[in-house]
Amino acid sequence: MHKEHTLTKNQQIIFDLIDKSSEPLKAYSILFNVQKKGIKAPLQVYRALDKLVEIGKIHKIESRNAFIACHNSSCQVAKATAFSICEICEKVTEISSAGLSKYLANFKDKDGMKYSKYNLEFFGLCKKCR
Amino acid sequence: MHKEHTLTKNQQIIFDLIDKSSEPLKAYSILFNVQKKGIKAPLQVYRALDKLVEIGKIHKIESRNAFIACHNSSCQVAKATAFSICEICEKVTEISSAGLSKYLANFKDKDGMKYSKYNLEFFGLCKKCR
DNA sequence: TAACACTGTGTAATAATATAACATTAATAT
DNA sequence: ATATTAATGTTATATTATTACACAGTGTTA
Repeated sequence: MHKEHTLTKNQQIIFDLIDKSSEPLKAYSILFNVQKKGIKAPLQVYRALDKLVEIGKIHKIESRNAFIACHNSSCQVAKATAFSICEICEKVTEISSAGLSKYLANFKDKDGMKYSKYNLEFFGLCKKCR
Repeated sequence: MHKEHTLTKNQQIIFDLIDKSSEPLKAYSILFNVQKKGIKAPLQVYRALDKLVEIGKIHKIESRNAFIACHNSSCQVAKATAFSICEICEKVTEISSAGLSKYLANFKDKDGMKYSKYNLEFFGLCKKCR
């Protein structure tokens, strides 16, 4: 469950845009879309994105340099994320699997190290594209 | 096991550099380092990197925009990768765990979809930095 | 051998992604 | 109220990656 954060004006504008979107949005596409609301510079966008990622409202899809709203209400740790990505239509879906997150959170490497933060991106073809 | 590929001159120069490195290398750092060998332009580097990734000789660390040689000789699928990344010293280690790769290769999402390609990046502190 | 496809190269220009530096303002805490 | 922290606005710049075009090598095949 997300801790409640009161978003600032810029954060809210940018979160709303990402949240409404059916696909991950890139920073400069966001910038273009919010210029009419007074957000003029890349840095304003990146600062809001950084904060939104930090508080777990959005996630960055690293392989795509794009941002998606978190729709995983059972997400305990904002930084333990898993996605599936369609290599044709680029549809991205956040995976919420208790089994998967449990497995990864408990995974130990050769040195016995555990990691509470991770990012997993699966690639394949979605239903429609198969 | 990697299929054998005869690397071209540029690919070999760039692979050697990455392979010798103890840390992931960024494209423009590679460019700087191979300029004395006649590779002058970013595109020459990116083309070699693309090919090396494609044939599984190197992997891209997506969260860092950096490239590391594959040291996972049991790697069946070049595109099923897992790494641990130290958030302090930025040390990156490729994880070779039969259990993990089996678990992920067999993972099914809600729609019953399986994914043979994935990229997993774990974040935490390495032994030295704890 | 010529025609073709395929892969790689070289070069210049530019696009796309992200941060540094600095001045200012708003919000929060004691 | 004032010190502190977080957010903003703005300009400039750094970093990462691709487009476009000309050409060279290799192998196939017709």
